[in-house]
Amino acid sequence: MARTVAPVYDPQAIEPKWRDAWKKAGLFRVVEDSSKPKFYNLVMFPYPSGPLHMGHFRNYVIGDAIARYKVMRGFNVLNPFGWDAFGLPAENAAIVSGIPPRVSIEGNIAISKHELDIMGVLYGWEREVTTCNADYYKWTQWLFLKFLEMGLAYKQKAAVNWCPKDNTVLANEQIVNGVCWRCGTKPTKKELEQWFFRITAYAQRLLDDLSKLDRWPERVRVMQANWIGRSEGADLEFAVDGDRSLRVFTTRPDTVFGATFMVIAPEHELVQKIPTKDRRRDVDAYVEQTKAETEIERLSTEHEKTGVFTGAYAINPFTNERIPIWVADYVLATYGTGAIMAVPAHDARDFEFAKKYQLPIRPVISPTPTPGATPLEAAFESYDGFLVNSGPYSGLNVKDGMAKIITEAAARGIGTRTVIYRLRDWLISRQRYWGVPIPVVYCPDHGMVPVPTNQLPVPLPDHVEFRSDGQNPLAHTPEFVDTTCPRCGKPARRDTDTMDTFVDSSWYFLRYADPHNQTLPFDKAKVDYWMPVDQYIGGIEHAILHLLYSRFFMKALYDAKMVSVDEPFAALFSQGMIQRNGAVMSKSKGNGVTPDQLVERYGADTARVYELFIGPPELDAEWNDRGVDGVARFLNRVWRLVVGEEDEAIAEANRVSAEDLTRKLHETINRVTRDVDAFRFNTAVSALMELTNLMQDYLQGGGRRDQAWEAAALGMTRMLGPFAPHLAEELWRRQGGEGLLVFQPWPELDEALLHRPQVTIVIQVDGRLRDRVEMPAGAVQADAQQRALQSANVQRALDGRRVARAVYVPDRLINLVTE
RNA sequence: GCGGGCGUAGCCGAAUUGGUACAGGCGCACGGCUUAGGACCGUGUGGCGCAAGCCAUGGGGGUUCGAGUCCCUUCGCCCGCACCA
Repeated sequence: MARTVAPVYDPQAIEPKWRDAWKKAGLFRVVEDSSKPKFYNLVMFPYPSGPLHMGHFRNYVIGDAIARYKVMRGFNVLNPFGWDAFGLPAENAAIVSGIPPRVSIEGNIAISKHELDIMGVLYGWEREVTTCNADYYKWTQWLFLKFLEMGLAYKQKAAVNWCPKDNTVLANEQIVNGVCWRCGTKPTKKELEQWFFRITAYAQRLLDDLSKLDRWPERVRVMQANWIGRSEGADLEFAVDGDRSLRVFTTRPDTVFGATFMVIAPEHELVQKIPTKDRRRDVDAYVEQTKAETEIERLSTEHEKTGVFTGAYAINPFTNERIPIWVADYVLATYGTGAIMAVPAHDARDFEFAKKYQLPIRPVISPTPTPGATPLEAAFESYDGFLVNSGPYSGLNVKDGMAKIITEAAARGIGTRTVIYRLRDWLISRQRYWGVPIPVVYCPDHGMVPVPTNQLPVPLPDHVEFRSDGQNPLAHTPEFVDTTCPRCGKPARRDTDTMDTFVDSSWYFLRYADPHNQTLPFDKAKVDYWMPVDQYIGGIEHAILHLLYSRFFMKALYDAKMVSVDEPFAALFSQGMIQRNGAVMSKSKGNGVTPDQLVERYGADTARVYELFIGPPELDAEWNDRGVDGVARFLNRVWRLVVGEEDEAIAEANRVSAEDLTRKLHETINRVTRDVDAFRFNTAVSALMELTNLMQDYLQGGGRRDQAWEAAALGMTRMLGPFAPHLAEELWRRQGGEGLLVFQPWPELDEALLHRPQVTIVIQVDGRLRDRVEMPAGAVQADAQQRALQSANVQRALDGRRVARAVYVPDRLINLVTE
């Protein structure tokens, strides 16, 4: 074997010095430079929760590898980092411990920074952004005022989701599976005056522009499209007893002749107005009963539909029939108009309800132009059919029927074509302390008055008294609340709500482009140079929330002419989670592996390479302690090969020619380059392992440390740069390299060297592998066929049969097909 | 229920996109080195078979000279969304 007298690979001895060298050299300290292509590399900034484990590190290692790779490829790389530092955990901890959030956050940031540092994960720290610092949230407030000015921020009383545990309201997006996304508590409904951002004004653009995001994961785009939830249909107006009317939204106006009853939500305004005397008591009781149901209970498909008749009737404007109006919990007040025309024959929910309460079911769509004779056993919901029992429209197909019915409704002034969205406006106010104060004041004379931008920031007091009753401490801090009206100077009160932390994270990537700007959130020219983010990396848990909000911000700022692109993230990568002992790594489960443990035992490079090698980066992976050993062996082997001096050829070893070694080097360059560009780090590492194995065979087979060997060693060193940067720097220096490897160019592929003079041709008979022969590359079919026929194996397989034809794939295989 | 994805050695996983199935790692076996080692180094390693060969990418069927890859069908698993009219 290759035995060496060189020093052993000792990561602890080499890693710190290279980290210092990178910092001294200003790696990732960048300015706008039009002479180089830019690359904006970004990992989602974290909430600083203290110690990090290797589950957290997967995206940081990937991000660092990409950033270093792009530097070697000659890009001007912006690679910043920061902290999403506002939010509930620090505040909740403060209530228990008494430690002010700012203090605990700063401590946590220091701890996290240390872990990033010892892993060799480096950023352009001079652009660090911390959302809870006044020099950042001043501009969050500024942008709020901008939105207010643009009509994109408004205050409204609404029935909102209230989390009783967190004592605050939640946005619709923050109700996950019917419970609070943060603490899992069932939210209740509250009528409150709240601030909203008008994200619905951008619903169509947010939907349309998903098609531009061709470098986003398909599933994220699908999730966003579902969330926006566009539905096309029509609004139709039904006359109701007593001079009233009831507006409904339907996606199936073509089925209006089959509308045999109406349903309104328990919260619908008509519920108070239309019930007949004899029904009033039942209706009131029913409404009370539905109030007691939680949102999840009511929204569950398992939930059996209930409802009561109001005693009132509507007129179907197409059939002129009087149809009963019911109140039922399966109709939601918050979608469409809060009322529906029920067409039980063609809607499964209406069908179920009609069956239960014995309401008429009238088929008006049929798979054939003539009505079916037998009663329906289930709703026929297909669009593939013809109108029947539909007066003048009978016989038309669904598409034509729909168009004509809408036209008639419009002509009669009782309906219009409509598009609605499931997306709601973004509720941004939170009744909590640790967030950005909403910069408005309330004056007895002038009402709500925005704080002038030259008076920003509205500072968040560092010291407040936390209350055991869960009320917002800001509301009980007179120094904060009591102020003067910016317009008249008389005493006024500040708004004591703070902003959802997703507001902070909706624009931090813009601040990185110009982090120290004292006069604006950012300079347009600088943002125009860097944006969009070329590669965004982060967890799938933000598929809707953060990514949708940021897209909305970008479009709003585009409309405000503050930026020149309207999509923030050109490419998105969502890494899988790391599990250990069958569960996602987490502090609470106690199954985490920390950087400190790994760095101490193996060094940062082994930890980094293992994280990349563990599996396809987009999939969840199981942490295997023995797998780490395997990577450590690999890096040790590289070290011995490159740094070692004496080698013993092994008598029985396979000989590897210099040409083979050189070809393998270039094959590896080809593969690793392709793999890194495609985020296939696991196979990139495999390719480097293969090259290492062949380099070892070369020496063991009697090869010298000649030119071919040195080229392979240097190529290996450069390619290790993004993955095992400390080791790579050390090897680079020990091979006589000048300067820092991190600034060296990525190795260049020489396509000509990929060419093999000899190739193995696979010989098949009737598609079955029978033999293989070595031939010169580029052989013509006749030669290959002749060689194939000379094979004894082939003759045995043919067994006297005649070859009818042959399929030849040059340099790969020949398939002899018998009759 | 709807939408998206996945199923390959004992385990994690490769496969140039229709052309040698299983690269690389783990594990395992044997050997070397060692006072010793669960350290380190090397060799081997899909199953059956003495061999020729046969079988093998969840199951079944199809297209093709040729299928892990394409089509149909079926089973299982994961992830979204879920009474959105």
